[in-house]
Amino acid sequence: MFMYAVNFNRTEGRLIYKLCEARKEPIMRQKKVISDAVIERLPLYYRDLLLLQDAGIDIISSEKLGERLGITPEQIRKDLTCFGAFGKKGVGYYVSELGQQIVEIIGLQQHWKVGIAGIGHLGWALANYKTFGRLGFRTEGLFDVDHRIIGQNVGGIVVTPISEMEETIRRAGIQIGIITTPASVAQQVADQMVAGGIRGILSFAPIRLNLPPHVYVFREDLSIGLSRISYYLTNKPEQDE
Amino acid sequence: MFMYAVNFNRTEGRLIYKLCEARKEPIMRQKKVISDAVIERLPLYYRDLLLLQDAGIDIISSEKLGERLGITPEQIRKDLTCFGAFGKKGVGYYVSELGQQIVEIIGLQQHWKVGIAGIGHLGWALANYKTFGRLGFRTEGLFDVDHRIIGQNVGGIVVTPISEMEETIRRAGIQIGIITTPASVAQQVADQMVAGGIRGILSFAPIRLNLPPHVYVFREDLSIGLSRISYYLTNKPEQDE
DNA sequence: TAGATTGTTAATCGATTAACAATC
DNA sequence: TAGATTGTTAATCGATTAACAATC
Repeated sequence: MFMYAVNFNRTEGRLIYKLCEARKEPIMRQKKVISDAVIERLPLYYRDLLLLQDAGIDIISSEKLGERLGITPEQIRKDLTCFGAFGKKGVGYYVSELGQQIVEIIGLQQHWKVGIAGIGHLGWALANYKTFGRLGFRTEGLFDVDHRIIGQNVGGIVVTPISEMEETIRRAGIQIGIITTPASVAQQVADQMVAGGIRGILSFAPIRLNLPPHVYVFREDLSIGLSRISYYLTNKPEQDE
Repeated sequence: MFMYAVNFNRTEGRLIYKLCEARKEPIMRQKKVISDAVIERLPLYYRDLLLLQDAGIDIISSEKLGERLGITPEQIRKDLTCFGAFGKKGVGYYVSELGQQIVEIIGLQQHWKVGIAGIGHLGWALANYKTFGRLGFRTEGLFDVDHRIIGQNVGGIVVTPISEMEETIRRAGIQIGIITTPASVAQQVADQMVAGGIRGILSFAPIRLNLPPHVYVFREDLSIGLSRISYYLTNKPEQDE
């Protein structure tokens, strides 16, 4: 029987990973926390598997996959075994099978309905972002306060007044919210999203959102990347390195 | 005398941090690697310090700053001591002084010149992104292949044909490149940027760029955030938690 | 069978947390 | 001085790397 330590993920909350042993015991729900580092690598694996599939490649080893992605093969194998044993010893991983497994781990087999609040250029860009669609995210609501934007058709969706957002989210069953509004209104917008029933939010506003614990918030901070580059260029290694 | 272990940062390369002791020894260049985790938190501290400054607050403790940011005070103090001792025991940190210190650590006292390749909505959004300007990043070049976009004025900059990018980068002394092109041309665009003299690239293309080791590349992957949310919503904790 | 590659356990490395002496 | 808060060292925790037995 497997046993996993009960851990707590400080930053992002707790998860439950269900482990049902093959032998016929009553189904056990064992708590197992997968680290964020692992979760963030899964989409990378998945995207590359899609590319491999397009290229007609059926089998890939952790060695080769790691080479393509700049990740060590050990890391890949370790990550995957958090969720099961998907490979074949001496052979490698079946590309389409592994892809399907990752889809189910991440939960992409369902098509998530996404609403975007704040249809400036960033919101506009995200509404048309191809990779989202490829991963199964469907934009089903666009919201803004600006009457010059309201009513416009963006990628097949008409922009709705943000005053109607809560109602629209509820009616359309939108599950994930993206916030691309100014920071000053982000909290208010997030509150309305939650009121409409949303439980997962991706926010581009550079501000900490205060939301009930059952809502999962992930902040995407575009200025960190540039700051990092500034740091590395400023503190670059010496020539003789 | 301080001594630091010589470490190597696997993922991002090595850095040199200069430690010059107060006592009059020949200036030592001691290798010290600051982890990415620390570097990513610095801009958060800095941005909040700016807000505090705007609010007329002169002094802040690690305790209070941590509360505002959702980071433990110990973490903040530890991060800062990677670079020096900026606080006053029994008092806290002087907001503007600490801000200035962080500016110098990140290297934001200079105004970095930024060029953006691929002026779709994302590139457009970034070209007008206020936070970049506030941190001292100046957009000085916009490049695209589409003749419907070339010649347009975006936030005061005229979009230039990408065929002229290398020359423009060199002439204008652009130091940082942002890539918001389709993945299929990202490598080519990156190569041209490097040929023009750029040594730091922020790429939004979901592809691994192959560049000489002296170029620092940071990939911003917008679809990871949504995938994480999908994972957490799929594997959410049970009700009774 | 021999070679290849996984899955898993153990070792290492690094980052965060805790504790507390120093000192404003 | 007493209270507060930093800077630093030690303890803990967690993630990555290494090694290798299992097995295709």
